[in-house]
Amino acid sequence: MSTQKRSSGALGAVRSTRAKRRRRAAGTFNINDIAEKAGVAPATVSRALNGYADIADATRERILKLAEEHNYRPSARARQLARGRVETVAFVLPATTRHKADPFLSDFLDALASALSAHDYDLLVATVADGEPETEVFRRLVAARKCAGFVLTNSRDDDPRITLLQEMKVPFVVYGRANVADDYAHLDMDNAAGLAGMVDHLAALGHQRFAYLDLSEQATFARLRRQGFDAGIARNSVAQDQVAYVSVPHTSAGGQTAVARLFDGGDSHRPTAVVCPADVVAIGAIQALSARGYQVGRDVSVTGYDGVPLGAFTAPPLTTMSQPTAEIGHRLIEILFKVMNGADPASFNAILKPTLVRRESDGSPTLVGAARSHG
Amino acid sequence: MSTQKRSSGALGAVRSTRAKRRRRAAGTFNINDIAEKAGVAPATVSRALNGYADIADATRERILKLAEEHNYRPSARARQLARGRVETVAFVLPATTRHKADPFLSDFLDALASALSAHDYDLLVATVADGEPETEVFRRLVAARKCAGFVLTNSRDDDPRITLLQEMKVPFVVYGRANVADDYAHLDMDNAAGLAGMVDHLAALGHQRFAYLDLSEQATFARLRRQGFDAGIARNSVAQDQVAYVSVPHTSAGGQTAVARLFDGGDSHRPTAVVCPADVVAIGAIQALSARGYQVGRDVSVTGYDGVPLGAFTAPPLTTMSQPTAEIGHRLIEILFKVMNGADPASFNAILKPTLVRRESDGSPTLVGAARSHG
DNA sequence: AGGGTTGTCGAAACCGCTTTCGCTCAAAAG
DNA sequence: CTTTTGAGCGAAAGCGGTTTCGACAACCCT
Repeated sequence: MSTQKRSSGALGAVRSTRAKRRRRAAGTFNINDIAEKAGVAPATVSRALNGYADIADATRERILKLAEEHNYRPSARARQLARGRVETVAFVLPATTRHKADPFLSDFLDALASALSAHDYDLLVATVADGEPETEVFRRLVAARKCAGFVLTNSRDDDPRITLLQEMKVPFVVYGRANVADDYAHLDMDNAAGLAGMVDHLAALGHQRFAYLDLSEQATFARLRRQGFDAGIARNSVAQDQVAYVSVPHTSAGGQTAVARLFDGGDSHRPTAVVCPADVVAIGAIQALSARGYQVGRDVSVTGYDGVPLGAFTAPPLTTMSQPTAEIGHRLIEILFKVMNGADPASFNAILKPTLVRRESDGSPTLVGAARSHG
Repeated sequence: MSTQKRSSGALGAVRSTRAKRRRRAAGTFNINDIAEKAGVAPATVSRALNGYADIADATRERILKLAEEHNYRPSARARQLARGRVETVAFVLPATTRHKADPFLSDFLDALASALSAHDYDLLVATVADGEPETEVFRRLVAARKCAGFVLTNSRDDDPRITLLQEMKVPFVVYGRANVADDYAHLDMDNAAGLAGMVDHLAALGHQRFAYLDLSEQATFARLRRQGFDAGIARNSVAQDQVAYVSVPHTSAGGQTAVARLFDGGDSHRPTAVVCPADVVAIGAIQALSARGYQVGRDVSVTGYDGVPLGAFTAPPLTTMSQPTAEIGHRLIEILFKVMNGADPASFNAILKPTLVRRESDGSPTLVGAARSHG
């Protein structure tokens, strides 16, 4: 790390009047080339390309045509340096969901990138290196001025990323909420309302005995979904001793083991409705119930949350709450731009309602299910 | 688009000896600030930070300490501009798989980003705007010098992206292959071997009547998987009239409709093994078969390809071929760097073997299945 | 015709960094 | 005690743009 570079240094005086040009990117044109071809100064090219008014129409056309012909565009790096701006927004893949195969990521990133490109901004995707503290990535990106703002997802309680970014005074927008003071820009789905609505739906079908597969995860949405479930239980006057809680990891395996715990014991208090705060969990639950001979949707109802694409193709297809991924991405970027332009972050706190997608994994708790558990 | 910016211009002479400094980013330090604090020239700071040898150890330490204290890092934009390099690699979300919820994307991008950051490079993610030709995105990114290279996936036959990038002489690496001349750097899974291997496996279990759900898609992998299947059929001496082909879209719905076509007709030639070239398709097939009362894995075997996480939680869990997503991402980046450093792209053409993940959706074609179709 | 506008454009400074070249001075050599 | 040497550092010229300031010519008006 110490001996390298720099040629001997002793020579040099030899060919002192050497060709002064240093490296110049080979194939590509720069603003001077275009200026020369157009017979104007570089400044004029710049103004023409940037839509300034004080350029003769003829000149502008000539320059535009030339640029078009040579497929010339100003170097983003040089331009941003000169303007003192950074037209990039970063998204750091959340460390918490690593190797978790997020099925929404592709739509989400697509939405972010396309919303950004409408503003001529770019999307930078970064990760947290193994063993590195997550906040370090943000520090690095900010210090090297690689981005002008961030989009955060998977917010958790007391999220250190939020406090760090606030402290560094870097604009950001959060998908979701954390329990820290509500003074940052965010957009969230109404997780609580979603789950409460699901309980309403099931209660309306006649369910009285519920199980809730609580996510053993620090994420804020996990807490809110649980709260929503509880609220639904309360407002539908379901007796507290008729609801069982099982804590599970955010995986299909979690759904499977929860079912084992709930259904492999005595018959007495089996739930008729298994409410899952995530589709992946619900899919595991369905699988485990089917394996035990239950007909999901008739014997037992299972509901999910998220609206993953595969939920439509489980057996039976999963009833769930879906969220408009692409729209969320677009709205996040709109908010971020307002914040980057000086708007007060605290003024952005929209909450979107998820929508119930009813498929076939739920039904009235009659027939076999009821018979079985009452008997 | 024409009247804007530029103040009147007439004034100005008024305060001609004005403060010359223009905007300077507020909170952040630049190399001059550090140089000043260290009592050296900016050039020295630069050299110290970049590990040149001709800096006194004491000086270097002092500068490094100062940089650390102020969390200073050279501006990536300025540095790259000065060096005439672009330390960014771009990944354009494939337009063909839009809104397709690619479950591998998160792992894949994570791998790309982390492999890149080991080289101090960044990952830029872009999309194709609606109605815009896909190649235009590449043109834009290259012209604005936003990246030094590309990673491509979902290659298709006669892929226009490949010819364009070759023509523009921009480094890139492809995951997959296209049928154009083999003179570009790529890495692929051995799709053909994978499917042939799957047929071997099924034949060894005793299957004699197959159905293949051929992907109605231009992607090269679709063609190769089909070829592999055919090769497997041939080398296991399965009679050609014992295999049925159904063309399906790359979705679960495709698997469902294919099953309808295969199993809702007369009993005569129902397959005992339904070979799917993609897990999502297989999941649809399993669902449709279960709905018809077949017990998948016993009455009918269904196999997938890809190794999507949810395949482990279908009922029954799906037998499939899996590919090491993260490893692929890392290797692609290593290849890309070699190409960017001048290596001959044509010399990179590794083919990785997928591995069979046997779960429970396959079995010997005995019992009910055999009875049923023979009866 | 002369003075004030306007419309166009060029010169030059600057963004924040890298790198070449050459200077300086202390240590080594003669 | 000079001369050579080389280690250490600074000045300055870029990289490829943007933007301010002002110049200049053509036009307008009185």
